[in-house]
Amino acid sequence: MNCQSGDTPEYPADSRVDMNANGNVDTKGDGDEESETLANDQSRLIHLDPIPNFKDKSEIKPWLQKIFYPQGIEIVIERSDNIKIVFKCKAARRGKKTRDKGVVPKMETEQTPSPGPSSKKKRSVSRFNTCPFRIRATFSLKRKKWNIVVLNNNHSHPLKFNPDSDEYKKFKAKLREDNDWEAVKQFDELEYRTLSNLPIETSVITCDCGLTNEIKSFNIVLPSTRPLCSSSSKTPTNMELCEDNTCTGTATFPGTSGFTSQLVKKPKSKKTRQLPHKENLLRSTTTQNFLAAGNAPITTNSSMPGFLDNPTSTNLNSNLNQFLTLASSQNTVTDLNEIDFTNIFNKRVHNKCPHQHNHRCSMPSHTCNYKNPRHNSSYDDSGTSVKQPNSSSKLNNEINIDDSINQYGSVLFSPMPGSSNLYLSPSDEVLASPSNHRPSTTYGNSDNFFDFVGKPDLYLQYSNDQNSNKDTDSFTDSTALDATVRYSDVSSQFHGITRAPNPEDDRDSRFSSSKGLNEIKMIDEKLSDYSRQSQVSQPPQPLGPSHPQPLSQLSQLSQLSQLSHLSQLSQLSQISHLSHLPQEPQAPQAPQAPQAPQAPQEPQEPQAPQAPHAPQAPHASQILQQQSENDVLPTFPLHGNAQYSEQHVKQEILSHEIHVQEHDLYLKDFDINWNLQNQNLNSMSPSIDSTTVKREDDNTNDNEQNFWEMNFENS
Amino acid sequence: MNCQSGDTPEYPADSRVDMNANGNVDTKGDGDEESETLANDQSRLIHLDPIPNFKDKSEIKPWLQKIFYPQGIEIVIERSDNIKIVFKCKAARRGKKTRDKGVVPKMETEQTPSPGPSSKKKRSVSRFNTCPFRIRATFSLKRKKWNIVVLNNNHSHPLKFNPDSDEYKKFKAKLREDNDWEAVKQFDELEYRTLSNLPIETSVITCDCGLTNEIKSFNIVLPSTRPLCSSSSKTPTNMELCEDNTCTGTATFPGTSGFTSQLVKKPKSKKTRQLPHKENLLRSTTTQNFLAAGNAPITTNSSMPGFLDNPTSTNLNSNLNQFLTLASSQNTVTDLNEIDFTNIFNKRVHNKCPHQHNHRCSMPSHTCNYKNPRHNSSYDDSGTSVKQPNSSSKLNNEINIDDSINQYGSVLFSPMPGSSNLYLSPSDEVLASPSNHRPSTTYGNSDNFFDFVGKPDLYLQYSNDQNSNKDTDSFTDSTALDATVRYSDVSSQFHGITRAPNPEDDRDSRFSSSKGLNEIKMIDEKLSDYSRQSQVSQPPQPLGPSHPQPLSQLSQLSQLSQLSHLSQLSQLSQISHLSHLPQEPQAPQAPQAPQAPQAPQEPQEPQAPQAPHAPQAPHASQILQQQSENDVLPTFPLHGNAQYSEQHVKQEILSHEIHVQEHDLYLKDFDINWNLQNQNLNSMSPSIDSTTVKREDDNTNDNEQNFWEMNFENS
DNA sequence: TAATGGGTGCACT
DNA sequence: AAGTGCACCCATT
Ligand SMILES: [Zn+2]
Ligand SMILES: [Zn+2]
Repeated sequence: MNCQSGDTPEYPADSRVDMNANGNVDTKGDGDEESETLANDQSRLIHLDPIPNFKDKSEIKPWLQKIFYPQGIEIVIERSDNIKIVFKCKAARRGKKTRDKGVVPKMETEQTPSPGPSSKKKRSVSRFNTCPFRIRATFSLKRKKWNIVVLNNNHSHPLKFNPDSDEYKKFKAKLREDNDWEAVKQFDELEYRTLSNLPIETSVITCDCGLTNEIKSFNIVLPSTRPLCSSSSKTPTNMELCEDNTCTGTATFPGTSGFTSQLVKKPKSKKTRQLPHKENLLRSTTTQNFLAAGNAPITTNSSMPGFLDNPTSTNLNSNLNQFLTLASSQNTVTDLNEIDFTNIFNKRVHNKCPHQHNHRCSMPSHTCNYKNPRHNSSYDDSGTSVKQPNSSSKLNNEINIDDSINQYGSVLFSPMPGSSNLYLSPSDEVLASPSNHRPSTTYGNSDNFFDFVGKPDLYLQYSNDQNSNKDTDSFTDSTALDATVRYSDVSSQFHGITRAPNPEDDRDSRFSSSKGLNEIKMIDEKLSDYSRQSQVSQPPQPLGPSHPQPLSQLSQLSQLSQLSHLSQLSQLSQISHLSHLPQEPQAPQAPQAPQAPQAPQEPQEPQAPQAPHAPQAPHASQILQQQSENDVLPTFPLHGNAQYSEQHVKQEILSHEIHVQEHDLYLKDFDINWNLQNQNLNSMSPSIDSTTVKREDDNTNDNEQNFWEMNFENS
Repeated sequence: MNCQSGDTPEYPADSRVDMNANGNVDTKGDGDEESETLANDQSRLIHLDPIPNFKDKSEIKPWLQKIFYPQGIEIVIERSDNIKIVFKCKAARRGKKTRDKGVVPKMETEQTPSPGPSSKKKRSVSRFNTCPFRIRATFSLKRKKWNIVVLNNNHSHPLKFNPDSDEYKKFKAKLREDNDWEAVKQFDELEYRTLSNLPIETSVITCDCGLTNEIKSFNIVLPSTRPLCSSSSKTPTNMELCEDNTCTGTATFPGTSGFTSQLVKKPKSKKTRQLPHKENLLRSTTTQNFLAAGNAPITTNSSMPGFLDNPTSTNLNSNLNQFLTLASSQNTVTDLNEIDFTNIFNKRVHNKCPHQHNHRCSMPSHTCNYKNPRHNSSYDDSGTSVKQPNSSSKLNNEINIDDSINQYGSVLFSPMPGSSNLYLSPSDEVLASPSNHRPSTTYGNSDNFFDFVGKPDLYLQYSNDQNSNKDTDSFTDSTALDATVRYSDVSSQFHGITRAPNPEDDRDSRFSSSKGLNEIKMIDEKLSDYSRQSQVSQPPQPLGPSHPQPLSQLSQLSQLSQLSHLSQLSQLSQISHLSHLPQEPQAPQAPQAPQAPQAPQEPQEPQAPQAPHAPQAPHASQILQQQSENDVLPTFPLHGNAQYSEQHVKQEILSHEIHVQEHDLYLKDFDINWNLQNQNLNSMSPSIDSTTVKREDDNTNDNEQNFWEMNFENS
């Protein structure tokens, strides 16, 4: 049963139901319960399969974190016992915006539609965390196996990947403890891309090997065109089979950066960007949200069954970027129902799928990275295809925003194959999902966006850079890889930052890349498809409340450098040397992990990071060409032990804009650096603190240095 | 500052405020802030002092449990860290009545009076546990001492002492581990009295030694008559002083049994009781609540400042009954603001109070039972008397009942000295307290009452008794010591009871008491005051929805015995041999604690337990005379490992009434048995499983036997 | 800072 | 299945 729905249809005849009714239902396989599936998208149960044989209950959460962290979902345990674990989204930090009187933390008034017994009991105890998303892991005593089901694939909040969270650090540390270096590397790159505002694609993998039997409620609407998987009817009864049937799909991570390429502001002309006056910036951007910024978060909305199947089957043998490429090929789909996690952590990514099914798998990997990946799935997926009703794209423009009840506009995508990702700002409207507890997953102009979007480290790094005025407009066509980071209200004062400035610590502009194209061919090849898709299928611009006017690199950086020397902003330069904004004054002196100073692999020229460029999507090779010619690399903020409060920094640095040019060379440098850092990590010894490569020509900036320090000092 | 109120007055000019205004405010001492105190009973802060120097955070909860368990309050930790613990009432078991559709668990609709910022943030996260009662223990870094403050001395639920709760068992076990045998003995007697439906008085101790300095908000309304404490101005700066200044007061425990004597149904004539027909019983009692039953719980309502000071200062040197006597002398007050816990666990109870203050202390004991009772209180209580405003009694009849929002009628008492306790059924109305979160503490016809009131073991024990038809009406005048236990809806089927009947297990009627008056003089003396108060100040009858017609012992027991032999009620006889009604079929076979068969100290004649008598308050000596003449003791239910569901039993055994005659001989037997059981316990060895006294003439019933087994097998 | 107040992860029940 | 006990944490003043 791939696409059965557990509940009776409860929808009124809204457009979504109509869309389902009009959807092209794929009834191949056992498509015998499609009516229920289409009519009801509530209480959808997405069974994940294959599930590794967890030896301990504690193994489940890290396994799920591997899957959902790249999706921008930070899971926590809601409830657990020996035979069951229920996960949910981690609650947003409450103290910061609770202060705002306008942000009433969603009183339960809307949760009491009818006090009668028919009203479904609300789930969330907290009145702040109302996300209905749940993952339930239950241990089957019969099969002696854990089953994992996504209960409600909706979110009431934007999704964002926050590498600064403590939970993620613990997760990362556990990966190192478990010597799961593949995952560590992948997440390192994810962090790298995230902090560098590089695009992070959502993982949409087209293989559904071994999972179809487990799908109980799977109302994913898939067009019946272009089956994603080749027919190799392997039964996923063992791990070897599962590891072999690694079908290639676009690993599209719907993390925050996942929408960067679509959310970046794209001026029509590369020269139209102007440097606004400082006061203009302050005025124009103070009240803006960060939807249009580089790392705008993405939310999933599984109540909208319209999505695209991924027609691209690029085989990515690179473990480094295996889940980061081919992002927006035809669909930067963020609905988890569409996302197949199967091969995220597979070392080998093949382009073959053992199934005939014409759907997109939503199943996570069967722990190919796990040390004991025994697959005991006794199900046979023959004749169990996921129902794939097509959905009309007319609903994609409908986003329902209700901030009073903490609702966000839905991000919807065109379900048509070949169509580009349709991004809609939260100002648009969509029908609210009549799902169990919440309307459809949406996103909006939440301040939580700043947690990822307006990473202040980047700004601060720039602000202290004196050599940033070169090759300013050379990347004006790299829109798809651009990330616009805007700041506003820089006049706000820093408070709580007590570290004294360190003038001798002058490792500021150190970005350069002496590598040529001969070393970045692989990355170019991987990114070419992404860039091509960005060009072919132009994602619409976000319709957010405001679009930042990106600063030209020269004027912006001059302004920033000017600011960095202002006495009133002396704290900024202080912070720029620390690569962190400590939330607590004593935090920087006592980081959680001791930082062994290590040099990154690639020497960087002491230049300023790249200023914003014209945010238009160029071809990847073009970008690479430009990058290699310019040898200018943007900095990336430190993420390892950042203790600062993004909320603080947001208030401080608002009204400034930094248009960060993404650079493909990052990926190569990252890869080389990572491999060098981990050249003796693939041995099972997780402790290489004193054996990492220390380069003599270390002139990278603090952020990058700290990146490597933070990531490899403990591994 | 004894009686200062922290917040500004927020009351509208309701009757309660009027009552405060009309109250006879005791301004002796430092009565300088009485206006605020009277006008505002919200956010009252009752500082407990002296507080022992807890060596560990874990010592605080047991210390508070010692205080609040006898009050019928089971505290749990709501939140804690290294420097703070917040306690609250344990949530009521939700699974049993949550099923009932009518019992909507109090939607938050009434908690959102105004979404504006002025509305106080509601406290309880759970929608089931809405009791505003809080105790906050904070560690003062300055003073290096823990402070304990009662934040909101209101309860949204009835108070009941439940010796069957697991938490209490753990608490009891910890007392044994700590060799706190004084407390163990006291709680043993508390359990004994509770399970025997003996009156359990609330602990109203008249000493306020050392606590007045800590009282921040103390709007206790006390009449200025009869100061409870003699003037011995000891400063509680050390433990020895605190142990010495043990003032005697009436330890009036507002536990469930504490109100038994007031809540018992009292027919005007001892012969007017009739045995209703079975069908009549079914019809008449099905919809009745158990307010009129023996162990009707009591709730506190500190929003109603009217209460009485305790004029009796009987010195009770008996450690056994030191907190169980002199209960309803003039006030069976359940407001915790009136209760002085100082001497509850003091080994020596004196009748002297070191203070001149004309108030009732609300302070708990300074851990005189603790092993490290170092008292570092640096406060001097001179000139810091608790404000004692008098309140008029006109509001005592006002009980607000709103079952739709889980509100209970308030139990109010006459604040006038010499007046008896005024009990009002929940059908009456009282003004809802405009306190912070909840209306005033009330109680009502909650099914939780059955947890203590209608202990089914008693019924079942009786039902299997064949010799119960003797001395039926001999105790008709012992109303004050009677406890009426009613059951209804006996036609409901048992389900889940799978234990087979055991005809050989015929230890049924074994109640007798061969002790004469010569051995019960002390108990008689102790109880005489209680009975006298019951006679002098006749508590009004409960005005509940219905009053059970108590069955005569003969007819009732005959009916019960008849029922026990009915084939359709064969399960009853089965259960009657088990002394428990297992909620789960497998529960009886695996009790939590193994029961070593031990004989109680006092041999009991194999007679039926006492049937209901005329529930009129006799003098204690009269009752004792009758009891000694009849040598009939009522059974008491097993409490140790009762695994049955009271809700089930309630549904099963409803429409029957058992009027349980309290017997003072219990206390003596308890004492003797306890001393025998603990004769080698006072040594520091807490494990005497194989050394307890086993009597040859063991013919006690299962309940009593289990009582001793349960209490001493593990100690 | 110390004190206070509260959200929430998560396992126990 | 879910309420909740409890601690870890953060926030404000
Ligand atoms: Zn979520
Ligand atoms: Zn309470």
